[in-house]
Amino acid sequence: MVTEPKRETRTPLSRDRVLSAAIEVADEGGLEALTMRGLAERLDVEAMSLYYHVANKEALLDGVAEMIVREILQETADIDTSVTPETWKETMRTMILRARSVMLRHKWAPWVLETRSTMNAAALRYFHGLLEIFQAGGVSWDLAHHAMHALGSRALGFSQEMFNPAPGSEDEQTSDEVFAQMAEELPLFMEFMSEIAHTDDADETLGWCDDQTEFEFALDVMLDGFERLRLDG
Amino acid sequence: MVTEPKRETRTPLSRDRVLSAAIEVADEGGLEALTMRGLAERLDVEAMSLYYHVANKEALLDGVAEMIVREILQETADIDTSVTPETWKETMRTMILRARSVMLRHKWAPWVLETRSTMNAAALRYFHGLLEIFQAGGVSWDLAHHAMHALGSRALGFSQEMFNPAPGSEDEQTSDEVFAQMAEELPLFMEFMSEIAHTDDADETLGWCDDQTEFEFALDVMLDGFERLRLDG
DNA sequence: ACCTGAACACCGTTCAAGT
DNA sequence: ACCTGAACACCGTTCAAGT
Repeated sequence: MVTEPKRETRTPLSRDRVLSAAIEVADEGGLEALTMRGLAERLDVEAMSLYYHVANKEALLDGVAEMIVREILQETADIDTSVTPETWKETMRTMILRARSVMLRHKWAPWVLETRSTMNAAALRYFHGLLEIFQAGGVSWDLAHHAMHALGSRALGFSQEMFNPAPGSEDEQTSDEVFAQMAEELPLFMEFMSEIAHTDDADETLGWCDDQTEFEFALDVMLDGFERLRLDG
Repeated sequence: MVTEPKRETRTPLSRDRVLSAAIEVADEGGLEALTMRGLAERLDVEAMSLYYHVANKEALLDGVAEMIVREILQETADIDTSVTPETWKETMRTMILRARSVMLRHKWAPWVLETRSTMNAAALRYFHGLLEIFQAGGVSWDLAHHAMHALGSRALGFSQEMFNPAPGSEDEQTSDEVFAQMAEELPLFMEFMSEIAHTDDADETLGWCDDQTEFEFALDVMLDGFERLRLDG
């Protein structure tokens, strides 16, 4: 009866348990909640124990990034990448929109992926899937190469827009003072604003506010552009 | 002869001096060098003095962001925004590439701009300039609206690409272990890599590695796409 | 009005030590 | 092999106090 009651709850740590817990912490509290100390507490362990399974925080984030891309791989596993020149565009479209659905579950993930400096195995496999689509679709290597660059983070299902209110905050994208000056000095914005005033405040936005419609618009402009270049080349 | 020798060097602090110094610090040492304490030291002042001119670090970054956009405004001031449907595309292209030249001078700036949650007055003026071009070019408000979203950060001269080696680091975009596994499992990458192996290691890359050619490619795909939609609509 | 000193709460991390 | 305690260096920031 010495250490009985303590031992029961402690499943031993492992790299995977650490990474999964990290994702949970970020999902619940955002990225700023993901600290070594906080993560340790959630795992009911001292902060220093984490360093046995993960070299440091950067390595932790590398692992988390890879886990997220693995989730994308699962989400897109059923997509048939053996396409034709007639169907490649549509297939790539659904591929990327599936990736996006994962990002919508982890709104902090774009930032983590963006700050990784080295490509992980999962990402490599995902991009390989995109390459298969390009190739079977009759897109030249050269064009596929430029296209990959052009898509950038959009290939993984997210994109950056400027000046997005922090998630949860009530801030508008433009502060009120700035807005006041605008009316007098910048007339075009008044017209633009009545247009831009989507009535879609309630729709789901990803990390840095790109809603589904705008994401698809941009994606389609790119894919259509690539298709035209394919036909021209 | 009491405090004579000390006083001479101390120009009094001001919000502008703080912001300018912050930009210098970031230019020289990168964003992680920009700490309140470090910034204070550069200004030959105690860290707490900064708080008199700037509410907190977030406000400091807000100010820095606005200064950067002001630099873009200067850089693009001479561009005539009264265009025609025939010339709007080319004018917007040079506008955005000018903005990019500012980003190339401040490689940390994309991150700062991206993390701002509220639009500042300078950015508003810059976007107003873009709107003028759209309007004079015969682009509908609706299309201009979508286009602005689609351009996203690209409108300000930068874009995100995935997995870029940290500036200064010798890292490849793919780690060696990952690379090894690749050859066997992911054959398409071998072909792709011989294509992707630009011989342009020496060219200038922005923040998260988008070199000039790729940036222009993506920009042109978008602008061409907008122009087509303008003609169709 | 402008700047400072001391202190606080919070990071990531090292290192020697426990089991 | 796995976890911990104490300590270090470094953040941003508050608050009362100096000139």
